[in-house]
Amino acid sequence: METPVRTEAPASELPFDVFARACPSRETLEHVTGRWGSLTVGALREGPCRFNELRRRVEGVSEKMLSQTLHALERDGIVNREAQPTNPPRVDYELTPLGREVAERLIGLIHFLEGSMDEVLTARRSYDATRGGR
Amino acid sequence: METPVRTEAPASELPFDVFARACPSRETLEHVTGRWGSLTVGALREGPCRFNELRRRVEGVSEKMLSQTLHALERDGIVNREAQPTNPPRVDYELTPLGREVAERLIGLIHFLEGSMDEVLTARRSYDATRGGR
DNA sequence: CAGCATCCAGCTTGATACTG
DNA sequence: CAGTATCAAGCTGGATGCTG
Repeated sequence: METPVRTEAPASELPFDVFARACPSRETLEHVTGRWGSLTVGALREGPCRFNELRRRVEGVSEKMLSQTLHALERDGIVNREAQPTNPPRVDYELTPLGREVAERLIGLIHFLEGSMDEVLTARRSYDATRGGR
Repeated sequence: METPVRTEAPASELPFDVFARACPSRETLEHVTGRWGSLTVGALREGPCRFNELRRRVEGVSEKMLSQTLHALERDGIVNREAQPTNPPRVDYELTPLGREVAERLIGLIHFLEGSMDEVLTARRSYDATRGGR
């Protein structure tokens, strides 16, 4: 059998391949890029942040979703949770070194998209015009 | 001029801010980073691809979801669809120049995560041990 | 403040069947 | 091959109420 295309290995020789169904890296990618994951990581990139301030930074996120998102990110070692036993309680979330690297890459994508929105919006209009609003 | 915190603007002076609830850039970010969006863009980075081959590259995606994902990406100007009126029909999908830039940033994140999975898995074990499997 | 538990509407997703 | 249409099921996520 011949393999016509793709001479070079796609994901190098790493044991983890996000394109494979059962690879755990896919879960982590989803945590990081998920609806609230990417925004949470992006928001934390600006510095440590308390729970409710984080909620304000990420507009539209509910308590439940933020909590869930933070747990997943903490479990994956992207975010560090630091609780102080004061009263009222104060909990700070911050990126781990790993998280910071993820955040840099993510924010690069985010800023690129923000800067490309004119192009995107133009493409949308064009698409919608062709398809007649379908 | 001295600003105590956050001297540099977070998202510069662009009119689009993904952290804002109603910003269209958030939609595009979701299309690109969504469950199937990121994998589809990542798969197309390897070159133009037909529908069913794409399905094979992105393990686990259903016909419907791939179709839906491709439509959203096409509408946003990330993916280009090229249909040939042959029989049987042949349709090739490829990244637009915009899509290629997105793909580069996305693949950077993906490869970084794939290469960090040992660290992630270790963090998970540690987290689960602390929380007693909760 | 910083969350967790519960309820439930509705959107997302996957199977299945069908079309050009 | 390259999809679209339809339907059931399940997960997502918001609202609410409660705890420490």
